[in-house]
Amino acid sequence: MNQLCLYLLNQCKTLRTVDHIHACLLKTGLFSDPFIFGKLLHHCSVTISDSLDYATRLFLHYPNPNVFMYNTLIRGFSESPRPQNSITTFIEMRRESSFSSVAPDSFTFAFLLKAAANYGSLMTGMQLHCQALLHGLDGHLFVGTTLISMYGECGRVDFSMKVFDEMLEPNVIAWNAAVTACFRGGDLESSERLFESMPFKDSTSWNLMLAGYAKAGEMEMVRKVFSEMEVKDDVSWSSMITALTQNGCFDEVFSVFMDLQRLGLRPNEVSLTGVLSACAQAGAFEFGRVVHGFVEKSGFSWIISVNNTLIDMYSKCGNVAMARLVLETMPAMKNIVSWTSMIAGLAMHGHGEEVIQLLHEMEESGIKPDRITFVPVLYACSHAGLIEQGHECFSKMKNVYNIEPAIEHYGCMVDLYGRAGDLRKAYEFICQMPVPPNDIIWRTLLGACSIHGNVELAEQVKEKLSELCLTDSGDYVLLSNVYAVAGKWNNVETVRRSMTNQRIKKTPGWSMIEVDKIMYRFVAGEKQNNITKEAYDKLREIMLKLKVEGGYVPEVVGSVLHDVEDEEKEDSVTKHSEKLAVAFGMARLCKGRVIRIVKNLRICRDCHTVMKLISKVYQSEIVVRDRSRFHSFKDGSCSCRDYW
DNA sequence: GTAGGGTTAG
Repeated sequence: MNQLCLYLLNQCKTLRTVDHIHACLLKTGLFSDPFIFGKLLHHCSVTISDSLDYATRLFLHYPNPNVFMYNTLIRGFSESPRPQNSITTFIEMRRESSFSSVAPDSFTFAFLLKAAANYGSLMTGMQLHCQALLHGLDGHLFVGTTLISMYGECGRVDFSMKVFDEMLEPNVIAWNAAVTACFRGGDLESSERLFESMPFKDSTSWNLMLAGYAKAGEMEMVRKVFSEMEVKDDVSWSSMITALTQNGCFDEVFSVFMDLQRLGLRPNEVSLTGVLSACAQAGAFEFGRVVHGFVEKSGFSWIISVNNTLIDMYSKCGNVAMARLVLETMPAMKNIVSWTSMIAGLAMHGHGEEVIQLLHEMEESGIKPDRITFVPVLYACSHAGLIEQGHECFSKMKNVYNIEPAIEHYGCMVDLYGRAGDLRKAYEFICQMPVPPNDIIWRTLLGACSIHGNVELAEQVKEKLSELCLTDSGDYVLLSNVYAVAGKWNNVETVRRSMTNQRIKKTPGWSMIEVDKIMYRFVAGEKQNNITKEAYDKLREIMLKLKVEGGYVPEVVGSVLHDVEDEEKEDSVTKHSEKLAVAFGMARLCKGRVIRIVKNLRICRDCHTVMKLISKVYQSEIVVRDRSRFHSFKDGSCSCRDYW
C-alpha cells in the first residue's frame, strides 16, 4: 500500500490529482506516517507548481513536524513569490525546538540562504550566516556555496569572494558559484579570471559563462563559448536559445533550434519557451504553430511556462482566439502569468471590455492580480476609451489590492485622459503624481497633443522633455506632426532644422512578414534586391488600384516627413516599410490568407488608411502589430476603430 | 526520502 501510494503520488502532476491521493491517505490512515506525509508535503511544495498554499495547510495539520518537513516547506517558500515565509517558518521552527528536538541542519540553511538570495535581503542573509555559525554549519561545503550565491545576489560580491577564499576545499560547484557571483556584480574580468584558473571545469562552468556573457549583451563571446564547448548538455542548448532570444537574434534562435532537432536531441521546456518567445517577438506565426504542435505531441502541455508563452506567442502573432484556446484548455494549472499574458494579449488587440471581463474571471478563480497585471488592464482601458472603467481599475488596484502605483500605471492614466482628448485633466494628473514624471510620461502627453492638435501644450511638453535631456527622435516627429496638422509649416521647418543641427536621426522603420516560415524584413529606402523589387512592383500596382477603385488620396500631412522635400513627400509615404511588407504578402501568399505584419514603430495615418482600403478593395484581412498594439483590417475598417 | 553552481514565461 505504501509503495502504491508513493508511486501514484509521483504520477500526480496537478493539485487535483494530489487531492485524490490525500483523500486516499486519510482513509487508509497512512497520512500520519511521517515518511509518507513528508513525501506528500514535498510533492506539494516542490514538485508541483503553485500548490504551496495546499502544502502550508497540510503542514499546519501535522503535529510535531520533523526537520525534513520543515526543510521541505522552507524550500517551497524560498522559490515562491514570498521567500520571507521561509524565514517565518524558520522562526517557528526555532520556537518549536525548545519543546521538541527539531534542530536546523545544513539543508535548512541551504534553503534559507536561497530564500534570502531570492528576495535580495543582505541583512537577512547576514543574520542567517551568523545563525549557521552558531550551529557550526558555516563551514559546511553546501552552506558555504549557498553563502557565495546569496552574497552575490545581494550585491556584495566582495563578501562572496571572502567566503570563497576561506573555503578549505572548494569543489567545482563552489567555483561555479564564485564565477556567477562575479557576473552578477557585472565584473566580467573577474569571472573570466576565475574561469581560467579553475582546477576543473564541468559543463555547468561553460553554461554559466555563456549565460553571463548573454546577460552582458556580449553576443560575440556567447557564440565563441557555445562553439568551443566540447560537451553540450540540454542546459547548454536552452541557454543558447535563451541568450539569442533575449538579445533579439531571432533568426539564429530558429536555426539553433533546428540544429538541436537535426542532431536528434530532444528540446527541453526551457528551449521550447525560448523558441516560442522568439516567435512571439518576431511575429513568426507559422513557425510558432509548428512548435505548438511539437509541444502537444511531446507531452510538454503540462508545463506552465510553455503554455504561458504559447498564449503570448499567439497574442503577439495576432491570433487572440488561439491564445484564448490555450488558456482555456491548458492542462497545467493557470497561474498569474497565464492570466496576465492573456489580458495583455487582449489589451494589445484593443479588446477593452474583454480585458475587464477576464480580470473578473481571474479574480473569481482565486488568483490575485499584481502590479504587472494592472499595466495591460489600464493600457486596455486607455486604448479602448474606457475612461470610467480605467478610473475604477486604478482605484481598485490601490484600495483593494494595496498596490502602490508605479510610473507605468501613472503613464497609462495620463494616456487614458490624454487619448480621450481631456488634455487638461491629463496635465493636472501629472502635476499631482507623487512621483516625478519621467520622459515616458511627458512623451505620452505629447502623443495626446499630437492626436488632438494642441500646439501650445505640445510646445510646453517638448520643453519639459528637453529639460530632462531625454528627447528622442520620436519626440521631434510628434512635435512636427502637431505643427503640420495646424498648418504651421515654418515651425515644422524649424523642428526639422534643429534635428539636423543636433544630428538626431529618425529611427529607421522596418516591417516583417512571414512567408513559408521565413521572416522577410523591409526597411524604407533600403537598397534594392530581388525581394524588395518584387514588393515595389506589387505595391505600385496596388496603389494604382486603390486610387482608381478606392478613391485613395495620399495623406501626407498627418504623417509628416520633415526630412524630405515637399515634392518627395508622397513618394516617401508610399515607401513606408509596412506597405512594402503588405505588398510582398499580397504577391506571395495565397488569396484568403491573413497577412500578418510586425512593425518596430507605430503605424502612420496614411498607412493605416491604405491598409483599410486594401482590406476592402482586395477583400483580404490584414493584421499589423505596431510598436504598441494590433490593428486588424477587414472590409475597410480597423479593429482599433481609428482610436490609437 | 530534501541539498549547493547553470537555462524559461506576464
